Amino acid sequence: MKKFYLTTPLYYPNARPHVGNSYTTMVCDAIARYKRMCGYDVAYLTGTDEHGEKLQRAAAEAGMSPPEFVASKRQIFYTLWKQLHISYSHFIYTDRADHVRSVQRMLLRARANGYINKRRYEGRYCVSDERYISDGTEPADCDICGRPAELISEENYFFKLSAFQDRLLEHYDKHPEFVLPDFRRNEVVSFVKSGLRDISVSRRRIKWGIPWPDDPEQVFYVWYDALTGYMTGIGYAEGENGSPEFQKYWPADCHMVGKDIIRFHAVYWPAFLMAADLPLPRTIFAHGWLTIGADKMSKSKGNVVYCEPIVAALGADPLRYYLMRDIPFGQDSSFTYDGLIRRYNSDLANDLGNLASRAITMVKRYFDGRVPTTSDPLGVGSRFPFLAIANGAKARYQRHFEGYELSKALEDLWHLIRTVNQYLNDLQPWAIADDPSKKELLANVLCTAYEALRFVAVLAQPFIPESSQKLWEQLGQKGRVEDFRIDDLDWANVSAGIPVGKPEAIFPRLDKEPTLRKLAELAEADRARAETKPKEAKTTVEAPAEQKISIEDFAKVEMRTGEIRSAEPVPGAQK
RNA sequence: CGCGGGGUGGAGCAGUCAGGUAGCUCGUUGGGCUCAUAACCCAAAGGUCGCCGGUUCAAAUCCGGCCCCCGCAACCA
Repeated sequence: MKKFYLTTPLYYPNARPHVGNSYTTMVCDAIARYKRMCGYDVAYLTGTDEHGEKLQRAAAEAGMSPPEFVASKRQIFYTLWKQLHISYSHFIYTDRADHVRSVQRMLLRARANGYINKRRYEGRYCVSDERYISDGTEPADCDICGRPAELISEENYFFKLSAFQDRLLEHYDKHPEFVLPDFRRNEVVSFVKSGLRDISVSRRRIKWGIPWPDDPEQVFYVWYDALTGYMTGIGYAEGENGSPEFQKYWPADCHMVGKDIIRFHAVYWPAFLMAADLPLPRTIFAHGWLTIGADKMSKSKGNVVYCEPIVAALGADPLRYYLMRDIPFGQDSSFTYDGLIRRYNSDLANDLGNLASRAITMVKRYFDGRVPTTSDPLGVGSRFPFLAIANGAKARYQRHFEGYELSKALEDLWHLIRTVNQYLNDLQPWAIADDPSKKELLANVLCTAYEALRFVAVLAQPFIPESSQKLWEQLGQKGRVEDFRIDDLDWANVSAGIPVGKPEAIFPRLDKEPTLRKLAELAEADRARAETKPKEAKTTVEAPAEQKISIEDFAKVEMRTGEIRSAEPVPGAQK
């Protein structure tokens, strides 16, 4: 069986995951579900990156040991992924004994190959912002707080990244799919062409990390540690060369990442792997950011959007659908509650939900609730040749999915849905039903609509798994739609005689204003809950300007919901 | 001249590689239908395709120049 190994980044659990992080995970989930539907043996890994100074400090402030602290933070991810119906198969957290073996093994191989050496590192470091400012000894000011950076001088282990420049360029050239989208590959190539410097892969001043094999004074640089998690998670630490599972799944077919961490994945990671004589992943896909208006979502701007309130108000599927349909995959795109509701109503409620409702209702009414037998299973005999229409939609959907063009795959699917709505309006089965002599035509029309919905339920499953299952059941189909293979999806009257379920609204239409208000209230409650927890003491001097901005932006986000307070009717409809 | 992406009806996008009626979704207006979640279907209005110039019978699409926005430029989701 063909395998497919897909990963999300390992998230840093210091901050709570927001829609941006979750977006990556949801996208991967759709891909993983799609690949399973195509018959692949899929490993889907996500996890948390639990080392580093920030976590060490946060743990101290919380009065916990680092392991206790990260374990508690980890729970938030388990809970959220469950809420979002994320079907990951593996979860790696880097504070795990086998991960230590894994990282050390990787390093020892690179060292045996001569790519690791020890030397003195000197550079400027800003203690309050915890960042390296420059690699030289020349005095430099921190570009964030503006204060002079301290001179740091310590012995570190360095990785000879410079030795891989040519091999990397050759790899990008030979494997154009290694970095996607293509414009990201250009960025990566030009970066590598500009020259690579060796990088320090150990830290002496940090304690919370993976110990260097034979130097207890040092811990691993967090990225070396975190990236290796992609292998630990499937068993690299076991045996001589990893577990049988590792043998099966490695190398990864796709590392899905945000555009900000592309360099670590497309430059450092392949170099680390080459140094250890390990095969390289097939594709690094860097998607864009979810923005709030034109702004980047960030804690300091106070415009961070979390998933939980949205899931509480609408369910996970509408959020999944909105993000994957509205964002041209790969690019930055603005997140708005307005857009979420618009997509929900027009695509999910009106197009899909209503179609299911009208079609199933007619089967119930005109054929005693059982899918009729048809004399025209291929849908010919009208200006709607459905055999071709449905297979065409399926083919385009697959082509787009394979190219990671998720929004386009959904467009293909919705094109099919709209065509069925047109078809029903055109053939008017409710009118045909009045003429007993046209029973056969009526059966043909409703079978066609039914069959199209069966296609839709299967093809929509990777995106909206919970709702697809509901539709599947309303259609009277047995089992779990996610177990249905796309290769078995052939246009035919295979459902004749089966009883359909009760046509209940899968996506009840939303009233915009009350829904916005409800989302705002839930978000507010969510924030309040988060803020009652002990706040992290900031060591930096809070720039007053930054404070102002954050308040204004808060207002911007909340404003739209504030001015609707006058609306009275509350939609009983909330799923 | 550091590298790269982009400027298309009210909004968000496709079309540019292989020039030839400017397409899609939402929104707006009018009509149809009544099976359906005040949903569905049809039609219309609305664009100097950033600006200037060139090539061509013909340019959003090719060439040159200019303006504006954005990403990357070594450790930041």
